[in-house]
Amino acid sequence: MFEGKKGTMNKQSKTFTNRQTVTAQDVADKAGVSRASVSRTFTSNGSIAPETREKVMRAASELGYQVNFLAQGLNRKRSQLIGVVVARLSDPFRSSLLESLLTEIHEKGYQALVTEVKNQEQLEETIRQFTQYRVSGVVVTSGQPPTELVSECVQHNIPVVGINRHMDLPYVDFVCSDNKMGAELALAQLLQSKCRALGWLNYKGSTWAGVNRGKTYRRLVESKQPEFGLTLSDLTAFEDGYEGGRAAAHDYCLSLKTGSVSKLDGIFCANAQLACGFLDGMRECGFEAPKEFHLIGFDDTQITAQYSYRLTTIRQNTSAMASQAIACLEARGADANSAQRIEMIPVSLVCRHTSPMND
Amino acid sequence: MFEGKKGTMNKQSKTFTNRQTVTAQDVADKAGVSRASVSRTFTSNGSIAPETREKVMRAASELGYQVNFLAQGLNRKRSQLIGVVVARLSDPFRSSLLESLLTEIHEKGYQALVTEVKNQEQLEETIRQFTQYRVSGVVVTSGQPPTELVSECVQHNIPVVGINRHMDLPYVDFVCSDNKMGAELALAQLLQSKCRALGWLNYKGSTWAGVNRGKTYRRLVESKQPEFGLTLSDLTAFEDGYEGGRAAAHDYCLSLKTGSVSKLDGIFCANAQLACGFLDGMRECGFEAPKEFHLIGFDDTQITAQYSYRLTTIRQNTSAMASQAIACLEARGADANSAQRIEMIPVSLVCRHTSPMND
DNA sequence: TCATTCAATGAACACGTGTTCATTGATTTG
DNA sequence: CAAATCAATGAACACGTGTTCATTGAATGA
Repeated sequence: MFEGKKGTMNKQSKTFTNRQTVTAQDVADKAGVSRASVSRTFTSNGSIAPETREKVMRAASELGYQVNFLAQGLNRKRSQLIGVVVARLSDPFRSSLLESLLTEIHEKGYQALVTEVKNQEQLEETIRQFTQYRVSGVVVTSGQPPTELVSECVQHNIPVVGINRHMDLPYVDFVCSDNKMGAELALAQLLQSKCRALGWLNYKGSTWAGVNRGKTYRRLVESKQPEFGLTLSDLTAFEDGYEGGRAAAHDYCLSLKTGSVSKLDGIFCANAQLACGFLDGMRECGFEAPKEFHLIGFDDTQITAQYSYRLTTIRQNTSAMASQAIACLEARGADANSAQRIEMIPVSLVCRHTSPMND
Repeated sequence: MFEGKKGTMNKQSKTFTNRQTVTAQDVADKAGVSRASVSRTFTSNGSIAPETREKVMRAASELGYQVNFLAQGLNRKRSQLIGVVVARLSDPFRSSLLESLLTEIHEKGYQALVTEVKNQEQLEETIRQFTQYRVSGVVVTSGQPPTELVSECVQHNIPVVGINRHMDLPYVDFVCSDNKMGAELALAQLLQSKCRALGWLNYKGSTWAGVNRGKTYRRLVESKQPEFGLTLSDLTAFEDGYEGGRAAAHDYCLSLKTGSVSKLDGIFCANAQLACGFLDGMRECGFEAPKEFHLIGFDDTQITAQYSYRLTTIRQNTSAMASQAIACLEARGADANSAQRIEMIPVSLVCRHTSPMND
């Protein structure tokens, strides 16, 4: 009797002083079972009688019990967090990719630890902090992580996947839009529109994806050269994004006037931002697409669909990329030694005004 | 001798089997001090002799020791995580705000737990998961968290701050762009341009911020009405974002033709996406700004600066908003009972082509 | 010289969970 | 009916850290 009362007192005083933390032990007490049974109820790991589970569930919901993820992660040596490295969210494609990643991550029951990196050393610090939170995986959408750091992750048994970004390390998986397919779609469209004097526009300090797209496109054009008599000129932007594309257009028009380059009739851009800038820059110089040249961009962001641009683009399937990326992480989490996966995600051509559909 | 060898064996076998986890105890062993001293070295909490600290630091760096944040958080009952609720990152303003938040969060030594919410129940689940990770604070940039959920956070001693979003709950702080100042700047600009027939464009199911901007603007216009003889008409978009604005323009032009409305000469939009859409919609109908009407938007996103739009806008200072938001969280984390803070962040007018600067 | 103060240190506890291991009781098999 | 299997359960340990508390030794004051 006395002990019972004392217990009650303790219980009450406890619920008063730190009401914020109701632990599995409290649930166990209330349900009249052991704490282990509570744990089993929520992890569905061991075996447990249905009626016991029922009792526990009722007690838990009455007390408002929630599992402490920190304790859970500490015990399991792994949290339900996934680290995501992003950069330059001002690029609509980047934020769109992030959006797809967040959706996928939550759907699979994880939480996203998002970091924006501006330079190399930040990236190192970031990944190190990811490991300190014992993340279940790391998605790199930007930046080039140093080799030793990534292998440190591998040693810690943390899966790493790169999106549109090749890291040639064993055990590091890789999800990428099919740039070859993109090049084929773009070239087919331009050829069908009778374009022969082709141009490729990219930022000078472009990402791996941009460089790869350029290489792939050039290779393809050269293979078709004999058949169609093509030329391919490089247009270089010295700044990234919209303003870079616009300036490149100005440069190009100037060169046209001085006659140092010949006129191009089909231009392919490494990304949508560059393409929109280029389109506007050409307008400022009095050239309009598709009348005077055809223009195709990469990334199908919202802005490309807008009336003032209506850009023909190669559309990347961000949700497919996101879902493949998380699938890679889970697969490698299950078997760290599985073969390196390289997932090519199909792209599609979206025909709009700057290079319209031919009949 | 035998024991020593056995100890070494254990050590080695340990470093081999789970090399991934080097704990504070390992550092302590190597440095010849107690584990408590290692903890003190890294928390700078208790007092410790400089030479001891030095020894520990050396051992730690040689072993590559890193604090386990999960264990740390479990012990401190609080992690270094900050939960961020976002939505619709396809809106450039949202992603820009998120970017500023990420920067600020990392600068202050936290990590960001980012969740995108699509509906109300997701929001509930999300915030619940935040509490399970014992976050140091929650930033809500979207959605309207249910009252009881927020007060649950407050009970758990988790600070909550809303950005551009009022939750009239005690202990919940609030950072907001100064909509009154925005209204004043916009109206002054339009008045100076001799606009008298004013319009206000907003999405029908707008956010709190949009509604508030509308109310504030209307109040201001009404107060100036006697002096200038103003009229203010509501234009309603039935869809959000760019397409909503565009459709609203079409509707408006149609009404103009049928004569059911009179012509407006100065239009103010609740956000930049709507404004760009409206501008394009008017173009399609043959009306151009600023020749036939003046147009001002809210949010100064990258797209508004582009050549095809050059939209005059009210610029929100996202980095100031972010830094104030985190400051609120820290202040309330230190003193949970402090008075509710309401931080108004000044905005500024960016004059561009759709309502140019007057001389 | 002795009493006092104080910085520095290590042992021990707490944080809240997952999981192993032995035990128990019921059910099935021969 | 006896033996064997098996699901269900609770006690105990482990995860890696921060922090309190007592102890120690040196430095300071009278």
